[in-house]
Amino acid sequence: MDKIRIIVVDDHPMVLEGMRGMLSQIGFVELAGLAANAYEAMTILKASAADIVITDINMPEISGIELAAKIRTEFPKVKIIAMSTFKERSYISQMIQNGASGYLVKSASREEIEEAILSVHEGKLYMSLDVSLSSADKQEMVNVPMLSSREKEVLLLIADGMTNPQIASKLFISLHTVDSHRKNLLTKFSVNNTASLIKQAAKFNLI
Amino acid sequence: MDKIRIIVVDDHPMVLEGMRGMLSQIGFVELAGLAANAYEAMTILKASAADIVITDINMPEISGIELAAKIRTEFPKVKIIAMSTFKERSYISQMIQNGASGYLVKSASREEIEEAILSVHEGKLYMSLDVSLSSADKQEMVNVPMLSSREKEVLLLIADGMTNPQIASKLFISLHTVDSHRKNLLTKFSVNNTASLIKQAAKFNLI
DNA sequence: TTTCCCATCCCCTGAACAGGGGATTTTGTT
DNA sequence: AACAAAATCCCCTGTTCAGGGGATGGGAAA
Repeated sequence: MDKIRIIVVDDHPMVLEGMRGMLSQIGFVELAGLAANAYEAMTILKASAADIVITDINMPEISGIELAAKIRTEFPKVKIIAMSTFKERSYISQMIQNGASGYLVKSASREEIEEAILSVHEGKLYMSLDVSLSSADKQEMVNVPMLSSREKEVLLLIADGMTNPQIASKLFISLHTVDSHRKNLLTKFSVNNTASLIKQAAKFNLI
Repeated sequence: MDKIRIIVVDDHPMVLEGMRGMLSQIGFVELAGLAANAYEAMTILKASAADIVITDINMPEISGIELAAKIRTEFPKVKIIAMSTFKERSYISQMIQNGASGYLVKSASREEIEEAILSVHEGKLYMSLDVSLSSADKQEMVNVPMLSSREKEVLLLIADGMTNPQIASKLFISLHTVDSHRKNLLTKFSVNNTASLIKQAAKFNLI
């Protein structure tokens, strides 16, 4: 079997160095290049073939989301694995919409990175199942309320500073309806006012 | 000159591997050990001498803050460098209170890590000056309003869901005074209501 | 068909908030 | 002493919010 050629993109030297070290321990992987930003990544891709690009989601100037879109356009055969911290996982759906085939949290072990690479190389979708979550992070996952799509929509608009009448006007619904959603949000988050609601929503990375 | 013996503590394998790679490139550094948590770190410290411990601030079970306090108590000669992401920098003052002599952001280059190690080893305080901030992070630093201590206090209480009368009662001041602080907060954050205020405060990691 | 969830809509009420106006006192610095 | 910032306090007003109560209709799943 040919080795899987991989490019890693991250603006943190420490992460690049760590990935270099980890990938060097995987026998079926050949490191095609390390890139500190999207420009370098595209340059490496043009100069030498790669099978998989592992890229951070949040980067200065051109984000991982934009990079994924570019790669999908110019190198449709190249597979993409997105990487982020647990706190930043809410962007993963955008990465997938822009062509990513896998997702890894930065706390992933070498074994999980291996598994992700193999799965994605075989054409499967790989989603990180991180077992090293801190108890605080675990608690967060348990406590995040399930919101309907309308509730999410109203939550975002409240967080943007819009009043009930403004939201009603924007969504072409009654003021009473907005108020109902707002009350449901307060109940679901178990809070008594908007301040607490927004604080919790921010804590859960919903806004 | 003797080599500086260093232990690195972080629950992310990728970061540990990255630090191993970077430290191996620094001639005056000897890696005394890698630890995935505070327990391992203390075990390594007891088994072999180290000059500096570089530890992540946020870790499961026993945080970097607690670890720093333990190290200061049991190994007062060992210097501590705290590490965090840019978003988590608000905890650095606690690390320093618990004995840390230096602070590095995780986006630091190998050169800056070198400099931090040398400074701290010479007994100086080292604070990371990260030049690779994303433009979004830079904008955040520029836009964070200067709050008085009372304003900060009131902000936290508002974010906790307390009403003006409740805050007034808690702080032994007039309802009008609380309202004044609240209005000043709205002005300083350039927002029109509490929802926006809390969202911004969360964005700036003030709550 | 029944049940459940979601979206929509309404009522009443008092508390809370935000926009505007103003003031005095205290504290810290030069 | 002079000055500026912070803390404290007050007024008026209308809007908004939150707590409580209720309803109907549509769509999906069992």
